[in-house]
Amino acid sequence: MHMSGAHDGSGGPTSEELAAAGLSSSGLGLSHSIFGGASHLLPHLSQLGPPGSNPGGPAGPGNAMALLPGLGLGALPPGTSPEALLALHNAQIAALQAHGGAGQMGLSAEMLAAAASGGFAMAGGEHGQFPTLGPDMQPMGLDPATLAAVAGAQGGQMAIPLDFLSLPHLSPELLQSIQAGNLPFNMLPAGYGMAPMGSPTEQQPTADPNMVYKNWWDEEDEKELLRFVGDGEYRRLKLGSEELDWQALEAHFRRSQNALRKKYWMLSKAPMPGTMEATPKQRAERKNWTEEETAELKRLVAAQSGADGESVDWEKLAAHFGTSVQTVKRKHRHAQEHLSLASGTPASTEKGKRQHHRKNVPYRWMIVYALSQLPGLEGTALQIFDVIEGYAPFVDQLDTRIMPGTKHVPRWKIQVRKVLSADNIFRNTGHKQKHETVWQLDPVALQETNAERQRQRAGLPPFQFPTEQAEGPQGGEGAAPSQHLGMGMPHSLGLEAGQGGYGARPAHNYDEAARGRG
DNA sequence: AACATTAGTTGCGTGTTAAG
DNA sequence: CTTAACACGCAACTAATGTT
Repeated sequence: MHMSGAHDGSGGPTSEELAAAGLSSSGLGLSHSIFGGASHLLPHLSQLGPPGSNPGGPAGPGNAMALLPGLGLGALPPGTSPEALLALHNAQIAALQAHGGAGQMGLSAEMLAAAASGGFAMAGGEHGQFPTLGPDMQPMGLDPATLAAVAGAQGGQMAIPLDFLSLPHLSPELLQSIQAGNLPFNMLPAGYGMAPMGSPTEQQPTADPNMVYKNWWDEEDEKELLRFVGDGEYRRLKLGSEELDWQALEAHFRRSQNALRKKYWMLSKAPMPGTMEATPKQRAERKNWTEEETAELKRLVAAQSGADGESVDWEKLAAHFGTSVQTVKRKHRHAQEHLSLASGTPASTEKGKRQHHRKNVPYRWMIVYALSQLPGLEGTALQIFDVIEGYAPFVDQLDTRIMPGTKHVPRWKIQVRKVLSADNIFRNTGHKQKHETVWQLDPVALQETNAERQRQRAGLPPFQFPTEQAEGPQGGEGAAPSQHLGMGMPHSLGLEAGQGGYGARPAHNYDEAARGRG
């Protein structure tokens, strides 16, 4: 695992390999480091390699080697270094991008390839047998296109045509949009990218859309509802009668009368339906409940409800505490729940100190893994949950306690959502799948963040991405310190949580080497 | 070594939106 | 009306890192 010598050995890429890659070795280092970082977090993952994998390199050369046949770049001698493998992977990327004319477009080629693959997660086998994107294997950090190509060539069924970008179903507009970095997810042809493994709808991607949106109103639905209620002529046209028949509407909208009436009521009281977004309510100042306030709240509620049954004057309480009625009610409920919880586990509540349930594997990493398993590096929170839950090494890392205020939502799911929105390596695509935001892993941001962090730690100047001039086979090799940082470093991603948790942080040889600290 | 600062992670509070 | 859940922002906490 130690990486004090990124070049320890086994010889870096040959001149030919680097030339083929068209990249400097510093560039290699970056790619290489994307996922190399957390290998120490998941030591068990190294066991997931194929039966014949080379156990020699903790950073995963064995697994990478297993992928080599798919590269189509010729057999490499055993013991080929990860750097050399990286060069080959990047050669593949370069080939893809050059072919697709998409050199500057960031994710798109990879996404398309991934989408075309219908899932590049697994190469050559069953789930659990050989995850090509395992956190302990560099290939996981490589471009999905490469992985997909590798997987396809190896397993047969997932080959990514290098000329995918010229496939007829991709319109010029679509390509242009993609190249601009805006992957129009909902424009992808049916069957591409949106039916990840475990998705309940995967077998019927073109199922009745009404079923999909049964509980979620879209603009069309809302407009139509308003029209039904307000326009007798329209009702006669559609339903055969001018009568406002909610039951008929019930069938039409596939929603209960109650829901329809309520929806209409809400729509009708909205300021300017259809023309302008309702101005969002200003968020109230966040209130931090002190213990005293919480105790007082409980006391007041107990006093009121004790005095005359159930008539708690919540409005009065809300005014008293300067919150909304809803908030004061919820706070009271939480306080009660906390009380009953605490009584069950007396040792768990110490001086009101917040308890931390730090995990060995940060949620960020789990999400990265999950998204890397989903077609196009994108998915909804629900899909991410599925992948995480389906991945055994993560399961016992999850904080499964139920989130207060919910009945059965575990905390880890809440945290995952928060990380998704807070971390800029996860991009909100702005699209929704059902009612869920579609999130996308941004490998570029990930890469930049990661590389920059490493450089900062090493006190090095900002990294310059290699340009076309960076083809000198030995140019960066041995000269640029960046490659020393980038290659095979187990400290990428900012996933520094120690293997044994924060209390048992393992020695970080890389850090020490990079900082020159002893 | 002690203290201060910074960065990353997790907990909490709350607005919003949906259905029951 | 209540309940449940999503989504997000901020606070709190911890460890790493920098400074004295």
